[in-house]
Amino acid sequence: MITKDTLSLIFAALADPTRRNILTRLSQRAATVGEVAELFEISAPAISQHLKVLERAGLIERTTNAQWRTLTMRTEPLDEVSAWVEKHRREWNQRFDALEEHLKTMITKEEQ
Amino acid sequence: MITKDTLSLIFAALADPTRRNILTRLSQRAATVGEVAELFEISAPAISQHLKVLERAGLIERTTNAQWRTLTMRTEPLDEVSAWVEKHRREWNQRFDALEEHLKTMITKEEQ
DNA sequence: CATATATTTAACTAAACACTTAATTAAGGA
DNA sequence: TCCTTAATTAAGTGTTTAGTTAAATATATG
Repeated sequence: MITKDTLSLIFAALADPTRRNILTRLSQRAATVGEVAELFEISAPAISQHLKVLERAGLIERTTNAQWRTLTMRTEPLDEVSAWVEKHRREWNQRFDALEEHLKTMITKEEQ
Repeated sequence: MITKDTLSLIFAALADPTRRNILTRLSQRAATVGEVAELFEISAPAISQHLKVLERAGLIERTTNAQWRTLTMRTEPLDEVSAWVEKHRREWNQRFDALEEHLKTMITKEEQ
């Protein structure tokens, strides 16, 4: 299997509404697989596969307690998303800064 | 075709490294399809398809000038991503706030 | 030990995705 | 008008994804 880069794994994990809903539930408090599964109409194996995707992206952690798995949300991947988004938003906005700078220079020249 | 929700379209668009690279290029300044395509080894139709995905997610805008298409980045979808991410990070962190509050209450009670 | 509960693994399917090459559309210039 | 350039559409292919049901694993409990 071709290994994907972290950011692609994170964005892909977040691209599915069911997985985003799982995270929304887990952002309130940690829960077991069963507690999370109750919220959805899909089968248990389907949930299990979604959890695997979230885990691979680092968005959740699974710990074993008897026959239960406790799911805990992790925020580091969200930090990576924020960093990427903010970097690009910033780059794009510098365009305006450059234009503004240019206009200022022109005005200064006109004044001379 | 089943219409996907906006956030899913945005995250899915960002899940591909080629598309993220296209946005990185466009975050510097607007460019034509050809200028963007130069950066990649894949075929022109492949680029065209990636652009369609980015456009559907609202991440770029295409305007026609003669036989050229000028691609301009749009930041609104990035705002939506930030909003989702921050909301969930905040929810998760309130957990600590609640714990902190609980500990404070306990200390106060002990003091009494 | 037998059974019930919680969850995962295996095997399969349909749809979506990321490419490709070939054909098409549209505009500009000799 | 013919040719070139820029880009898209069409059609096809292999891979990935999101779901399914059935079987397996692991633990607690009567």
